[in-house]
Amino acid sequence: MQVSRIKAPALFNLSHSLECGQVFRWRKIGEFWYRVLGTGAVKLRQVGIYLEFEGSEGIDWHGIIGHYFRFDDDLKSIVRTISRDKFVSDAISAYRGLRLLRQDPWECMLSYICATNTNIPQIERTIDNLCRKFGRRIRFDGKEFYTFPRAETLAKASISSIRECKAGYRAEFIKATAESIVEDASIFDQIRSCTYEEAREELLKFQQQKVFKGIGPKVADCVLLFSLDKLEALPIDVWILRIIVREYANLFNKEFLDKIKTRGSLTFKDYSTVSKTMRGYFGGYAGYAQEYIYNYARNLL
DNA sequence: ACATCCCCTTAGCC
DNA sequence: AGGCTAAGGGGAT
Repeated sequence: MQVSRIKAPALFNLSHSLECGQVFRWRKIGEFWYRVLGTGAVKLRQVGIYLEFEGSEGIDWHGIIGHYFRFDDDLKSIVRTISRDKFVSDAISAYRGLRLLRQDPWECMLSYICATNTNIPQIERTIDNLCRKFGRRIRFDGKEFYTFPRAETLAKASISSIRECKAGYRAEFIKATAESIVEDASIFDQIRSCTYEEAREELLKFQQQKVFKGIGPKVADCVLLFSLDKLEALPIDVWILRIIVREYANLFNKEFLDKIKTRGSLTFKDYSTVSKTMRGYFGGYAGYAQEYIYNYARNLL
């Protein structure tokens, strides 16, 4: 094992990218960030314009890291197109260099199924329990890590054993989703090649057929944005909704605004309306705008 | 102590 | 068809 380094693009901030709530399971130990990526573990830190890293043997970390951190995104140009007002511009300045990640779709999907109707510490605990119980242990840099469980493993697991990971009623959604993925592992490649609208339909169509249980509009948007290259996807959770109502009220008519304000959450149809409006406003990189705003709002408001 | 509310939503019922 | 409500668990109040 030896230290390598990769030149990061001009606009890149490792901590902002890992701490913005889009991904789970990164561990900061000392100056380094650690995580299992695929079948191996890696540690990295940012030093000036370089990203220093060491990883498990026999893996092309150079390629994986550039791909994972979306170094192929022209962030400078993206930021320019989404800077539509002072609020988002301030958010972008506050989190300069925040990049979306290109996560593994299976892990991303399962993680966000675990993330419904709960809080972040709880989500992390459940995912960690699943990995410890159903993943493979890896030793790296004198520390223990676990791989994310394979779909085959969770498809075979009993609902009660998944429930023991503190997954609650989500246990049956996890098993059902795992079974669907085992049945058709090419589904993610198919979805990736679709347009955003087609891809979203595809994920939610499965929902109607009771295949991908636990995936509604919000989780679908998370999976599309964080793992399937649909950068116009704009996941709307309670926080984003609060910010939209507060900072972007002028984009909606009064009756609609009053309706969603009093309810505090969105119906399926209202979600689509808000989502479409915000996508129209921010454009094809609306997902990047969402991530900056989300972070800004959670930490500063 | 103890109850109650809150939390990065969705499925299922009516 | 669209709106309401329950769902698990832990921490804060």
